[in-house]
Amino acid sequence: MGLREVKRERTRRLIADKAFELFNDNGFGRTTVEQIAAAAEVGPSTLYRYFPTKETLVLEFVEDCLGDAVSWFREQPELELTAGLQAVIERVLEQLETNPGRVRAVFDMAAQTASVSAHLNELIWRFRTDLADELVLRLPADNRAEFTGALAAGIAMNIIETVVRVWVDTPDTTDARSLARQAMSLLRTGGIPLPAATYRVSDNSGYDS
Amino acid sequence: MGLREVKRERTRRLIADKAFELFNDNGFGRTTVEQIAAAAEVGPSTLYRYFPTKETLVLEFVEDCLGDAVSWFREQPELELTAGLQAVIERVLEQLETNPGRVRAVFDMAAQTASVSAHLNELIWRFRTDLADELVLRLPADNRAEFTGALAAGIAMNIIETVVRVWVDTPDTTDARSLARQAMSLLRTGGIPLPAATYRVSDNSGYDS
DNA sequence: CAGCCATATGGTAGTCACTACCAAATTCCT
DNA sequence: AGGAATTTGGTAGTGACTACCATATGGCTG
Repeated sequence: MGLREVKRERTRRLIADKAFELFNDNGFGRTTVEQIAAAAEVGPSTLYRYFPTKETLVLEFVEDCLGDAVSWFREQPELELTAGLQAVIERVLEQLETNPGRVRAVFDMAAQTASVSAHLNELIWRFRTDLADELVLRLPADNRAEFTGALAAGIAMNIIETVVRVWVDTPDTTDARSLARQAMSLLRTGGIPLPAATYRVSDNSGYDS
Repeated sequence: MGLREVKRERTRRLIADKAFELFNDNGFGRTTVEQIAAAAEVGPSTLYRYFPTKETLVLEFVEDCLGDAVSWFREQPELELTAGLQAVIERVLEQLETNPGRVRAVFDMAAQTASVSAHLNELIWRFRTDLADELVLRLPADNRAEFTGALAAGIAMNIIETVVRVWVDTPDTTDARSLARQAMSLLRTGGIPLPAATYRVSDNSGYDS
C-alpha cells in the first residue's frame, strides 16, 4: 500500500541478504547478530523486530516453500487424496528448485550447526502437522481418520525429505520431481520393505497379539 | 568399576532428577541452570560437564530409548527386513512404555517450548538416519539402495511418532504396540492414501513426465 | 601409610542470543 | 503544517554456554 510497507519489505530483504552473505563467508556460528545488523546498517533492535531468531534468517525461504504448498492444498478441496498428495509434494519441490543454491546452503548450515538443524526439523514437523490436519478433514470421519491422516502426511513429508537430501547433493544431474515419482511408485509397488506384524519382540511382556 | 564411576553416575542421576522436578514445578523456561545446579548442590560448571545443554536434561530418556533400539537392531543382522522393522518399532515403544509419565512430560514441554521441540525433532532425525544406514547395508546393493533405505526408515519412524503422539494423550486406554500394528496393517492393506503419479501440478514447467 | 598422578570440581570472567523498555525520528492523514 | 501512529535505535539486563585455572578428591604405587 503506502511507502511504509515498501520500505519495510526493502529493509527486510536487505537484512536477510546481508545475513546470508555473512553466513556463507564466515559460517553461521562465527557470525554475530550485531555484525549482520551493522552490515545492513540497522540497529540490532530493528533486526530482531523482523526476525525473531538468528535461525529464521536462514530458513525463511524453506518455510515459505512449505507454507505455500499447504495453503495451496487447502484451496483445492475437491482434489482426490492421492492426486492431492502428489501435487503437494511436487509443489514443494518445484518451489525449492527455484533456488537450488539457497537450499543447498541451508542444508549445509544445518549439517554443521545443531540449532539450524533443529529449527529445520521444526519447520518440517509443522508442515506435516498442517498437512495432516487438512487430510483429516477429507477422510471418512471414522475413529481412525486422525491416525490415518497423520500417517499419510508423514509419508508425503518423508518422500519430500528423502528426495531433497539426494537432490541437494547433485542438483545438476537430478530432477527432484521425477525422483519423487520414483519414490511414489516404489511405495505403491511394494519396492520398500514395510514393517510386518510377524515377529514377537519379547515374550515376557504382558502384551498379547 | 571403581568408586569414581559410581559417584559420577550418582551425581548424574541427581542432577537429572532435580532438573526434572524443577521443570515440572516451574516450567522449562522459568527454570534456570543455576537453580538446577543449586538444587543438586553442584556448581554450574559441573552440571555442564554432564549435560552439554539444558535440553539434554529433559530428553536423555528418549534419546536412550531410540539409541538402544538402533544398537539392538545392529546386532541382529540375520533378521528379515520386514520383521526387523517391526521389531525396532516395538522395541522403541516398549522402552517408552517403561516410563509413560516421563514421556508425557517430555512431550508437554516440547509442545510449549520451541527449543525442546527442536531438540526432540533432532533426536528423531538422528534415529532415522542411523536406521536408514543400517537398512542400506542389508538391501541389495543397487543404485537405489540408499534411497529405499531412507524411505523405509522414514516410514518406520513415522509410525513410531504417530503412535506415540496418540499414546501420550491416552496412556491408560491405549496400547502403543497394538496401535503400531494397526498402523502397519493399514499401510500394507492400502488403508493409507498414498501419493500417486496421476496429476500434473503445472504445465508450464520444463519437466516432461 | 605416605606420596603421587589422574581426574573431578567449583569459581571467574567473558561472549552472545535475546528481551523489555524508552526516547527520537519518520511516515501518514487531515 | 500539525498531530497521531508507527518505525527506529539505543540502553540495560537476563541467561545459556565457553574457556580457563586453582583446588580437592579418588586411585594407585613404593
